[in-house]
Amino acid sequence: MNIIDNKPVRVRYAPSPTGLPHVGNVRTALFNWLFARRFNGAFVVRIEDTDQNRLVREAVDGILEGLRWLNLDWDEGPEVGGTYGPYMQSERLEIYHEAAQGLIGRGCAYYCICSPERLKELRKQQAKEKKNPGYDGKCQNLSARELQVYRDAGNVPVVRFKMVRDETISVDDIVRGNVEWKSNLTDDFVIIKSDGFPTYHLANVLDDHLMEITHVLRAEEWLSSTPRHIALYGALGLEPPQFGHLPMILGPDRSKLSKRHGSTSLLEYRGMGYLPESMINFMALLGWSLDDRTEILDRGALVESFSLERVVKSGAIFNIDKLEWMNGIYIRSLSPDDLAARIRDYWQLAPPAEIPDSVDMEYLRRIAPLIQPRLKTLVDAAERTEFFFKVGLGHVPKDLIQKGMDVASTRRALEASLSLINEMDAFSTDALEAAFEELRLRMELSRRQFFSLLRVATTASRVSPPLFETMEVLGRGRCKDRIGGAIGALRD
RNA sequence: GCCCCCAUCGUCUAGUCUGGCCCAGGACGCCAGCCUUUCAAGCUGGAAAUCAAGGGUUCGAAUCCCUUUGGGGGCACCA
Repeated sequence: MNIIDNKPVRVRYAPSPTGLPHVGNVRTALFNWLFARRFNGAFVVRIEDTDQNRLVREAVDGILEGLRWLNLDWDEGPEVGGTYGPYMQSERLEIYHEAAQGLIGRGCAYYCICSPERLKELRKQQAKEKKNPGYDGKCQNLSARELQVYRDAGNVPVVRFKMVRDETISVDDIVRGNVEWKSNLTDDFVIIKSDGFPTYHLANVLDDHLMEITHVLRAEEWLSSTPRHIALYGALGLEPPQFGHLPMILGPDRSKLSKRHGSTSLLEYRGMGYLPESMINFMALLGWSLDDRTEILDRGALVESFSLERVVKSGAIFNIDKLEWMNGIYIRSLSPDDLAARIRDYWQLAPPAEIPDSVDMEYLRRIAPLIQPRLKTLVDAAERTEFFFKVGLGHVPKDLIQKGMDVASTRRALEASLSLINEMDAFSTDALEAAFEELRLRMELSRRQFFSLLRVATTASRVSPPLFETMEVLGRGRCKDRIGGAIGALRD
């Protein structure tokens, strides 16, 4: 095991199961994973399901599905277990309660019976007086009797952490350097809610310690709650982990990436035909770079070269154009067989209307190299290959007849092509090219005229992969049928 | 309002710690050309940043210091 600061690296991805995994969260997961793999550490997944109101049942499945899709394997967490479990915070309630009791016992926390109404009123008042919003500490002096009355009425008090006073709290952030806060600016925050669940602050701090997390790498939005966490570690008598606050991913308007900016869920990108390889590479470059020129880094290269020192401080706009370009690069780097498999899997996930339900894999494998340089996403595969699978092409005479040609000359060319195909020996790209070039010369047609005609006749489209390669893959039978069909279309 | 963070081409970034090799490099996108039977891909070239602004320090500053401005994040019994 690689050792940093004499401790084996342990990092965690701690999502809250409130919906589909968001690309911002996933980028955080990626950096944690990269850091763990780079230093032979452990990557832990912990589900922070402490908010019963926002909890979405299927969310955990989506989160894990996203990680699996990207092939970000976790060493401990849901499904795989581990020695620091359970990894669902809802199953760790006693731990939080015990810690809260300890804090209360030592005078570092107290019960609070203030109603939501009073809290709301308090904030309103503070806003009016232009004072900092925050709890005023009223229940610090709550008597045992008052508490008992409150409880006897069937209420459950919350527990608040008694924030330290008159101190400067500082953190030496791995990416931001030294950051300081005056402790008095932070109020006495809730650590146990009235439903018995802990708030993020308590659960997160406790679990990071209990799970021996060495580096907390999270988004910058958490920076301002860090003094609370440091104070909690202090009151609990625990050594805080190292913090690294990662730059955020922004929408085009530079605000936090959110739904109104378009697709924000990782799985949506799978649906849009992006490869996991491109997502990883692209997300890694959102806030991190290797040097002044390297753009394409596969997971192996990333693991080898990732470092927190090279994480930038400023937020990054999610630039889908670059992702699309990169996806094209990765698509082209696939072996034809692999590409065919990806396309098939994608079609299974999102069946396109224009493609038959089951396609012959052998055929698709031969088609794959023809469309490979033409794909930006897997979505494009359907329209690019549609004509390979169609049975009746439905030729449009107007598309068949090329500039400078008429119905008669077009028919002559097609009929000559048909007999040529019948007579040919090998039906290969080279043979086709040689034979058709010879025929073209004999018929005194330009390349553009003759080959465009043939293209439309065999594919029913003005746009296709290279003609003779396409014809070879289509095969003699299909080519004959289609040219025959084109001749028929001219008759009507 | 208060606290904190950030600031290099439209975007992602290199360079900032350890001033000079930077009148700022790469990539995406954009434009043009080449290749070409179509569309792509590929190749070549181009436009694009007074290094947020102002003031210092210095022989010399994107890089060090100060001020200002702009942007973002946070201020819940949400995470």
